[in-house]
Amino acid sequence: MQKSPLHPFSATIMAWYAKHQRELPWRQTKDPYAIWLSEIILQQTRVAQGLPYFDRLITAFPTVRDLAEAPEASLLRLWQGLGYYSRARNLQKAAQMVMRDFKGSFPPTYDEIILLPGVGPYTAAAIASFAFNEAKAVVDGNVYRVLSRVFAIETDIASSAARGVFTSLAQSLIPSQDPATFNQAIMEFGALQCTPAPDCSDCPLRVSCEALSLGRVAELPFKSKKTKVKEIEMNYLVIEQKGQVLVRERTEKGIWKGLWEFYLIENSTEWLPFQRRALKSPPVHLLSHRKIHCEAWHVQVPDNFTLEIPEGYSWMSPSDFESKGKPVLLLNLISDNLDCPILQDISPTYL
DNA sequence: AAATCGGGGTT
DNA sequence: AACCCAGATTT
Repeated sequence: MQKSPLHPFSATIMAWYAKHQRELPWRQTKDPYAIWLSEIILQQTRVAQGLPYFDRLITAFPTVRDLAEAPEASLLRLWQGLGYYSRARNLQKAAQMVMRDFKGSFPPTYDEIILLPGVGPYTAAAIASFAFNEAKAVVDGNVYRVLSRVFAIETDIASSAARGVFTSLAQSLIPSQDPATFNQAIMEFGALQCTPAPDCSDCPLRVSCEALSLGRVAELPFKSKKTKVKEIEMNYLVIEQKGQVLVRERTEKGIWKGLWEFYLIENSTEWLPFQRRALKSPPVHLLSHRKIHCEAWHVQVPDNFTLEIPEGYSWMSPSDFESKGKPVLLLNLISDNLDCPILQDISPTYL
């Protein structure tokens, strides 16, 4: 098989990477399980935010078997605060698939890896190249930015055609002899040098970058659609009786599936016939597509009263509730009201 | 093709 | 306030 010559772009970024790469724990290993775990954590998540979660999860679940056999609740508790919780649920489904369908050994090819739930074209290429040296080019936000600028590509990265355009280009640039380093290099280059608002004065590609010579660095990559934010209201009642609190798991589709919460009233006012005390409202909670206004009250139900438990809810001790994964909104509600004894009992011991 | 799914850092 | 982050899945 004939070797194709190394493209100048590839040579430049790989030389740059040799000098500027960060030391990250998932770069110290060839274990596909550890690499996979890191890639799922890093989906739409900055390295700095994901790092402590990687340490925590690889310690709690050192092997794919440990992850497959863990209670889902404990996984979601460890994932608490990281967001996109379907990643955690798919992570465990995939671990169980590796145990069952691949007899416990991680599948070694892109075509098999992409069959795992939660693994799409980016993550499959990352694992296949990093762990198994398969020459599949990764295309993530960094790659869109670097390639659109260096080669002055005006394709709308929000369009469905964009992935194909950039994947073809990246695949033509990746060297078959060291695909892993190329993939690491182009992403690290996008993260550290070719940033959204870059300093091009010390860029090793400044003489060949087409966007720079065209004066279009700030305009690339081009992205059309912007997300619209919907404002919603969430009212929580911390209903307490005999030292327990009324809670439920969010099982319906939508945000925070698999996480736990207090008695929720959305966009309406219905009241229990008991004395209630207003709690301090947590700050307005901003998600990428939601703006959540929250108010909360503490309700003390007399011991001798038998409360009709609403569908889906149950009584739980504060320590059991502490062990469940909760949205950051609720963590803020709890930490802002530590003068309320039962909330103090629920207050997490870490994070 | 467009919407959905979190939370946090940068500018 | 807008944009982005080692994107994937559902509608």
